[in-house]
Order: sequence, then C-alpha cells, then structure tokens
Amino acid sequence: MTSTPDGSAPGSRPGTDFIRQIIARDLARGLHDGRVVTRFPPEPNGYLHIGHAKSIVLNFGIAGEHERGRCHLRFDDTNPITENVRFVESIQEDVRWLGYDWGEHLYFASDYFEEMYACAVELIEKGLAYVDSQTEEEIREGRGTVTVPGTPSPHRDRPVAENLDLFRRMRAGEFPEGAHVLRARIDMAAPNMLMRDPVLYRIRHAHHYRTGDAWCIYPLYDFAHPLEDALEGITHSICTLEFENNREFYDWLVENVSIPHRPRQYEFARLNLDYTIMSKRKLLRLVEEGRVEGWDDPRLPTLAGLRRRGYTPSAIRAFCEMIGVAKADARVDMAKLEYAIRDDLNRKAPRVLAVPRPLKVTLTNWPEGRVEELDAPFYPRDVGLEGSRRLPFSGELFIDRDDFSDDPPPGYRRLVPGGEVRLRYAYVIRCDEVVRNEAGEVVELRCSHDPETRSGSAPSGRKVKGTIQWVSAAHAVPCRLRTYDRLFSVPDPDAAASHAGVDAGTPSAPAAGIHGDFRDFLNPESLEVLEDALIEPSVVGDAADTRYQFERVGYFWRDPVDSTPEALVFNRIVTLRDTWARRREAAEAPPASPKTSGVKPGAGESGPTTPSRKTGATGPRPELPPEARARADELERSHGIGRVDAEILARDSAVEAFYRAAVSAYPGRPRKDRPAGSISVANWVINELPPVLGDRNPADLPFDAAALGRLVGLVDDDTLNSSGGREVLEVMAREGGDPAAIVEARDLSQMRDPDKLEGVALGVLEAHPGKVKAYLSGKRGLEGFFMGQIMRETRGKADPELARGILRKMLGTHDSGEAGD
RNA sequence: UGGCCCGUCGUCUAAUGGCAGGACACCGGUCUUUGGAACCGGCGGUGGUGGUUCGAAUCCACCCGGGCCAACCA
Repeated sequence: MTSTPDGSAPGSRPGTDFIRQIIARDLARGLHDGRVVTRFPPEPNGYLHIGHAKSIVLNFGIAGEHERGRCHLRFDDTNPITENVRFVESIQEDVRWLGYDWGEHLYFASDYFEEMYACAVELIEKGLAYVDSQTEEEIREGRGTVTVPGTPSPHRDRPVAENLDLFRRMRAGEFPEGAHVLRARIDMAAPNMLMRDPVLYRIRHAHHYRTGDAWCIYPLYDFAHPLEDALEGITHSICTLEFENNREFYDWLVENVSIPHRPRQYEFARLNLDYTIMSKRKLLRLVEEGRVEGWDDPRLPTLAGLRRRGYTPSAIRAFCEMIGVAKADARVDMAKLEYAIRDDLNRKAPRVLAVPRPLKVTLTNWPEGRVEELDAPFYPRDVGLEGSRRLPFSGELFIDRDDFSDDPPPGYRRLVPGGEVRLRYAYVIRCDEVVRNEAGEVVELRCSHDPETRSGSAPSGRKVKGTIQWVSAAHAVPCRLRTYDRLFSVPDPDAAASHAGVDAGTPSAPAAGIHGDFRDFLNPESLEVLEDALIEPSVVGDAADTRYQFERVGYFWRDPVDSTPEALVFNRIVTLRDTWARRREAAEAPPASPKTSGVKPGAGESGPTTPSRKTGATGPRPELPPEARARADELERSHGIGRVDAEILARDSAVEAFYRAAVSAYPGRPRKDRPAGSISVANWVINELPPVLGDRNPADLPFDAAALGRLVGLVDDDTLNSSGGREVLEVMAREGGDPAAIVEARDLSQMRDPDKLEGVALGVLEAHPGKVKAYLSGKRGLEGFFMGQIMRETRGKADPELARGILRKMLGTHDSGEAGD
C-alpha cells in the first residue's frame, strides 16, 4: 500500500524476474567484482515508445539496485541513412523525462568505429572474415533457406593478404556501394541462418550525423553491438526476444576477438499493448502519412505522445513494474496502463468542476443578481491533501447534458423532470420545467433550489440519489476539451491485418496499402473535440502542467502545445473508472449467449487434442534410422526396457554407450520388488542425466558411466533416497568424484530410523497446528507441505516412503486410504 | 518445413521437486455530497498424453499451440 518514493506501484515487487535472478546468481558467484553494468541502446531513427520504457525501467532499474551498478545510454548509430540528431535529442529528453540519469555514461557506437575496424582486421588475420564481392542478390541466394543449406561464396577462400588489402581499400573509399562487403567466415550450412557468414561491414558513401565523412564503411548490428558492449564493460546485455538467434553470433564474436571483457546477452519479451502498435516503422508511417498529428500525438504510445496526453513518468514506471519481465510473448491489457495512471493521479490531482456539454439551468427561486461563494475542497477526504477554493454560484448555471434525462434508463441517478439532484458543493435542485426548441431538443431546465440544503450548512438530512457537477454561467471559463480513445479498433492490428491479407510488417511485403493493412483498423473515433466546454474560474491562474480531475468526467491537463491563457485546451489523460457506463454497455449491447460461455474450451471437448495418434502408446514419433531401431529392439528385448525409453537411448549413440557402460558397472541385484538394474540405470540416464548434462556430450562429463552405475546402486540399495541421488549427481556433474565418497563427505546417506523419523514428524506437526487442522478438515494437499518440512528438517535425508507412512499414521490417514485429490 | 525460444486464472506475472500466490479485469457488498477512491468478499489457471519421483506447474519423452530467423535494418 505504501507508495515508494519513486512512485512504484503498490504490490509491485521488483527484483524477482529471471534477469535479476541471473544477476543475483552472478554476483553471488563473485563475477564482475560486484559490478552490474547494463545499457539502453536505442537506434536514433525514431521516437521512443512505451515498449522502450519497459526496457529503460528494466535496465536503469537494475543498475539502481546495485552498489556498483550503472546503466549506459548508448546510441547505436551504425546506419547513417536512417538516423539523425533530432532523434538522439528526443530520446535523451524522453529518458530523462522518465526519471533516469545516465550521468557521464553517454556513448555513441560511432565513437568506436576505429576499434571496430581493428577487430575486423583481427578477424581477417585469423581467417575468420573475408571480403565478399558478390552482389547483394547473390549473397542472399547463397545463404540458402531455413531448410536448405547455403553455398559458399566464390570469394570465401581469398587469401588473408588480399582480404586485408581489399578491406583497407573499402575503408579508403576506393569502391562504390555494394561492390564489396566484409563477412564472417563461419558455416554456410549452419542451421541458424545468422551463422551463415553474416555480413559485418557494408560500404555506404553517406554522411553520418556524428562522424561526418570520416567513414564510408559502416558495421552492421551483429558485429557492432557485442563490441560496443565489450568496450563499455557491459556485464549484462539485455535485449528483446527477437535477438535470441543473434546470441550465437554474439558469443562467437566476443570469443574470437581480442577485447577486454566478455559480456553476455539475455533476452526478455517485448511489450505489446492492446489496441495499439509498437513498431517504430509503423509508427513512423502513421506520422508521415498524417494519420496522426505527429510523434507526440496523444493517441500514440510514444513517450512523447503519452507525455503530451498528460501521463506522468511515475505512472509509466509503475506500469512497467506491474507487468513484469519474462520470456513468454505477452499482450498487456490497456486497463493495466489506465489503472497505473488513475492510481497515480488519484493521489495527486486537484478536483475541479467542468462541464463538457453544457445545458443551461435557471434557478427560478434564486434572488435576482445574487452570487454566493461556496467553499469547495480540492481533494476528497480519503486523498488526504489540503486545499480549497471559492466557487461562485448564481441563478444561471450549466450542467452537463448527460446529467439530465427525460427518458432515464433504470437505475439512473441524475436529474429527471420533476426529480431532484444535488449540485456538488452547493444546493439540491428540482427540475420543474423542461424548455425545448422547435426541433424538440432540450435547451434549458427551469429548476428551483432548496436554500436549506446548502453544502456544509446544517445536517441537511436530505437523501438525494445523485450529485452532479456544474458551473456558474456568468463565471465559467470557456475551453476546448479533447478526449482520446484507443488508436485502433481491434486489439491486435497486426494480427488483424495478416488475417485480412497482407502483413505489411515484413521487409518483403510491398509498402503500398493493399488489403489487410494495419492502418485499415485505425479507430475513426480516437479523437473527439468538445468545443463548447466550460470550466470553473479557479483554474485560470494554475501552472500549465497542473493535472486535474474534472469531477465525474476524467483526468485532464492543458495541452502543452495548443492551450493558451486566452484559449484553454484540455487533453483528457484518462477517463474515470465508470461502473455505471460499464453496466449500461452490458445492458444495451449483447444479450448474447448467457455469460455462462465462460466454459473453457478444454473443459468439455478435451477430445480434439488426443486425436489421430491412436496407434500405440505415445512415444518418440520421429522414426529411427534402421540401425538405431535394431539397437532399440535389442535394448527392449534383453534389458527389459520399455519401447519409448529404448528408443530414446538408441537414437543417440553417445547416450547409448554411456548407458551400456553404466549397466556393466551396475548390472543390478536381482530382487523381486525392484526393477532390474538396467531399468534403474535407464531411468537415471533418461530422466536425470540431461538436466545436469547441459550442452555437454556424456563423454565429456567429469565422471564416467561406471560412476553413474555405482550411484544408481547406492539408490537401489537404499543408501540414498532419490533426492540424495540427484544431489550426488549434481556434484559429480560439477566436479566429478566417486558417488560413495561424495555421500560420505556430505553425509547424505538416508535416514531410515523409524523412531527418529517419528520424532521429526511430530516436531513438524506440532510446529504447524493450523496446518494440521486444515489438513484434518480436508485440505489434503498439505501432505506435501508436511513432507517438505520433514525433508527440510532432515536435510533431505529422510527415507520418504517411511516418513510418509509415519506421517499418515500420525494424521490418522492410512496408506491405503489415498490422500490424493 | 531446419534451428532456437515460449506455453500457469480473461490479461500480466510468482512458485526454481513440497500449501498453485499476487496484480489488473470481472462480479457482489460496505462506505460515500464524484456511478471516483478506499475497504471486504467472490469468480477464475498449470495446453494434452505418457513417464521418472514418496511427491511434478517445475525433471524426461512425444503431441498440440504460439513466437523468432532466409536486410548490405536494428
């Protein structure tokens, strides 16, 4: 509930996402001497949007959480033809506005061009890069496709000296654009397309906004970015998911070039927001085509747009913390952003009265010419801020058209003919007469006020169903209101576009507006302007950046560009939460299938997912090569291993060899209640080995198959329980060693003494009387909790079967009486 | 289709082999001179099938679904 000084959202708990966990782990391992260096690396080719805010909040946030943390602002300006200073300025402004400070750590990739060049030369000298002189199209064709391997360039084996010479001359400007490129020399058949000799440098006779004409070759992202990170001593290079495939080259580069530091890249899911788009390219198009009024159009998700709309930096930060950081593709509900800004403004914004669509009200029993000054607080009690103003009240007023109805829907709580309503901070009035024009439109209400009901005076005792806002006709200030709604009419314009036809998002797609373009889904009602609104006079002298709550209407502030003291223009930042409007919509709109359709698709029709594959048990579908199948047959036959497991072992000869060697070290003692050793070993090799194996081949493990066999033996003969076995395996996978010795050294042998176990179980139950009660009254899931406690007490050594029996006996449930479900 | 990544309430996100929790949304209530706020309560989830384990959201296998990669963009 506490609002932290930086305005974090209540309930947000920064510090638990997977990236922070990695960093914490690294720090615990003593990496980087406790330094945590992140970076926010925008390309200055567009404005920042709220998706960038997520990244900024993450990177700067992490840096701020550590003693030796810092976050660099680095412009990734390696493409002179799309980038310019205007963008570098706007980006700096936006980051600063969001509340972050990069101190002296402002960097430009273009400042590293000389170092990058040197790295390229190093690669050439090592035979790891070459100058390719094919055309762009030839290079593309040579790369192959995802399913067919690429073919080597005819220049791939150019001598080092020739490459060096060519590359030097590329730099010297001797060649036209496209004549040559520098490529890494890796593997044209790599399954990862990015490893098929990616292009490192291209020739661009272009003027760079910072380096001028000093260079005519420019590095590409894949080459430049890791070097920038390395040069700056970045420890954790955090980017979005679409760069996952690039990580392999990132690692290849930093390993093959002499640099002072080895950074690592981690990827998280970028932000997608409902009813808007986050692509800089598409945003640029909306701006250039005039579909919106500029990069700071308040309907845009750009930081400039949000800022002009009136969003606060603290709300955006709170939002970013609320949505979390993970690797699953996410599409966040607009309601979350709106919650963040409302929650922020609710606590800060003074309340004032404004009337968007004025309807005249004449008080027939008000003394001619009389004006009263009513005292009105700026904040409701629960906000807890001080301050009030005097509101002029007279016999000629305006209320909002929406607050009067001569055909009120059920539940309507405002003014109706003959009805009463309270004027906020003022009197109760009754509508005596409705005045209409020739067209039958209501143009005026003639009402009478009750002098006894003056706000604050006496305990009026009157129960009036509604309260509405108003302004005094003679005192109100005219203003223009701009209300904004979602930019698009569908939650995912890109998806809608690709369903409808062409996805204009891929480079190959023609830029022209064929059918199915995301722009087809622009919401025509995203902007509404109310020209004749009125507002109470107290706002006239306020600071231009004052954010208000117009009571019962929404949060607003002056448009920073168009509003002048003579002609006020207010932007609606966000509406108030409006349960009435919601109920109305629900009532009017779809009486569709009774809301019962909350039934999940999975509930009734789980059938469709278990379809075609009737043929036998589920198992490895990919058919094995014949010899592997033969070995699987043999394993199945003479080792007693199930078909599925046999195939898993047989399909990888290294694994199979490891398994066979382990079995020969531990053939297993034949016992009636135990599977043969071969089956135990197979289970361990199949289920437990892979997690500790990582990328390694079984043969590269620091222990041999015989050791695994002995370990399985230790588990089978009850020296170890299964979690002890896994612990030993982890140790072996880390540092090798003999299982028995590890058990000895770590004191892991299983605790099987029933008396001791009983003591432990008793202690656990006594320590958690509430849980015991809950268990007894049916919450059987708690057995896992108790078991967990027992295992913890015994440092994982308790014989779990024994312990469970004891536990159940103590709790009065029998082994047979299944605790489950 | 080759490779990589990802599937937990409607949405976002925790739980790192041991009680499936939080936030937003939604529904209901209390309070209210904002149909606001606050407070209380409710609804609601591990994509599927097998396996390993005393115990699986978590480990293994397969299936299903989604994302990314074939710019001299980033």
